[in-house]
Amino acid sequence: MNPSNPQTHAAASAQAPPTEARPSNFVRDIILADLQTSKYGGRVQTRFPPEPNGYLHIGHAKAICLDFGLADEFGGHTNLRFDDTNPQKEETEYVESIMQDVKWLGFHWDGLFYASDYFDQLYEWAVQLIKAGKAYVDDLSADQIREYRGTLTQPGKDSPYRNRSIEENLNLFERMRAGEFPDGSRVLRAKIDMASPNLNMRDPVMYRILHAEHHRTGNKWCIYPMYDYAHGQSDSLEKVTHSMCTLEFEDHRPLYNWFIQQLGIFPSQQIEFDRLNLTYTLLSKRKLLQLVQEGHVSGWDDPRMPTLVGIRRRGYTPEAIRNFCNSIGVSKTNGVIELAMLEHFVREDLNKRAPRVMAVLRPLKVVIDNYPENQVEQMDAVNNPEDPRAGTRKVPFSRVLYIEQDDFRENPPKQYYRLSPGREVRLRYGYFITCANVVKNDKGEIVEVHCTYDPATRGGNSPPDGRKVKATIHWVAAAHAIDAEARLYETLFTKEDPNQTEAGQDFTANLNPRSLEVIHDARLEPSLANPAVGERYQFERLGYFSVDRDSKPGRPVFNRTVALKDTWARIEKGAERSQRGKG
RNA sequence: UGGGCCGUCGACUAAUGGUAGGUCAAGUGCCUUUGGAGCACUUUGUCUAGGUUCGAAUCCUAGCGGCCCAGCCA
Repeated sequence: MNPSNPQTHAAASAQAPPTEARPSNFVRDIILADLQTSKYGGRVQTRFPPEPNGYLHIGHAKAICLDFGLADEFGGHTNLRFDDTNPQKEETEYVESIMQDVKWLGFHWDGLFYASDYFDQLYEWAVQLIKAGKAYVDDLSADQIREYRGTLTQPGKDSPYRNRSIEENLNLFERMRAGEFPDGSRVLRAKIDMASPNLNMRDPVMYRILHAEHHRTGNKWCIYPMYDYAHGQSDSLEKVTHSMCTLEFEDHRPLYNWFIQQLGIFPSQQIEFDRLNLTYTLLSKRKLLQLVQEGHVSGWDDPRMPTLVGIRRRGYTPEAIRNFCNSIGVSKTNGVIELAMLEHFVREDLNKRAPRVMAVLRPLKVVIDNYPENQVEQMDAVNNPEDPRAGTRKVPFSRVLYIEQDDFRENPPKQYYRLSPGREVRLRYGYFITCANVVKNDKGEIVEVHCTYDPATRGGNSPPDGRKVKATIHWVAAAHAIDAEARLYETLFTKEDPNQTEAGQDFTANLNPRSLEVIHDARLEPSLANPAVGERYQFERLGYFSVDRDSKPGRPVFNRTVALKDTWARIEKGAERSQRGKG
């Protein structure tokens, strides 16, 4: 693609496969306009700037798709830049995981940078601002600075140190850097306007003293730049043309521009868009950290977590996440996306690629009385009806089988057309069977269902007499079954908005006690004896499952990524509702 | 009650003064060896009130509602 030709976007859009749709949005419109006016010489340069203080989550995925997607669409470039200006919170471990997550999502950065790469340059520029009378060293304490800042409705007042001489400021700032002063004793501030209605412009702090070891610069520095002083200048140094960030930074844009103007450096432009919000989901690093630290989840990669490592372990694909991000749009509205939207995109992707297998989560023993005692037949099963190239496999059939407990009802309700006494159903790829009677234990629970089969329906085909059956159910041959563990998930929180709590409670009050259900005695068809970790399957009629790293040889562990859409469940729920309505 | 931003179907998002469209959700039907998938159809929307205009979701004015900002966090 020719980056100087704004026309190329049309061709790029046309060539993009439908699954990677690139819808229009206001950021894209700004870029389009800038290309038209050649504001940056037809260049598009973006950056994804995470702070390495935690794991990336689905909200970051939206930003990543925007930053990388837009640059890519216009033949531009995207840097990965770690915003590592606070050594007290940042660690190399997070740097590693962030790089892995970005790669896993399918993106490739052009430059790999760190804000800490620019510490020398930032320091020189600070000196330049001091010399221009635009910055000063303040001896006020943090508390005093807060007092002097004023309030939302009242202007602040000048610090008594605001009008120090340039020489004194230069001397003090140099000594701050040299380590002569303790943490918190002084800061460097921009000299702007203590009466500004925008609090960010009331002489913001540029540097603070922090005698802390930095994950990259070690002990070279004991003063560190603040976000506002570092971010725009980093963008400028990288010649970033379009610097996208979330809405809460709108108030910072005047400051972003102020530093760039005072310094007379490359004019990057900041564009703010809406942060992703998802129902039943928390997307705040601080709160996710709390969930991990208080043990509400097993770790950052617990499959219930919205972190990229979590949803990856859950079985989500990068394609599904990208399609989701590209479909939800980008705007400045504060909205909440329904979780169902995300789930739709995993189903859509997995439906096309996941091989189908048969697995029984809650086994109920079925004996086919008229089937030969020791006979085993190898039945042909289609691996993926959506993809003929996936071929077929053999599944053993015999006299004793397991079916799903849900697929049998002694007293079937209306509209239930699975197995029940006297009723005939199809065993998928097996035979038609008819329920003859049930065996109960002392407690009256059904422990065994006895059936007869029709040999004329081998493979599950309709018999010559044209008899039809209303239900097809899945099964596993008892003698050949693989024992497995299955982990089923519900939302981590019971409320659409987990932050909506009674007074005195925090979001943990909304934790869903049923968010994890472990099934210890699932039975799988024999092809699933030793599946590869991370492999994804559709358990027919149940959902998409992926192989967890906790799997042991001969005993796989599966995470349910998402259930299949379940029409019967909806009917049953509706029936319950109308029942309650009557009562 | 200072400043900034935002209000379009239940949710998200298009329409850039000229037919309010798409996706998800919900519902109906068809089809089906997954009550899956697919296909077809349907319901519901421009925050309010004025104004400008041949014509307003779009422009203007005034209300109303929501979000963000008083870290030496990012």
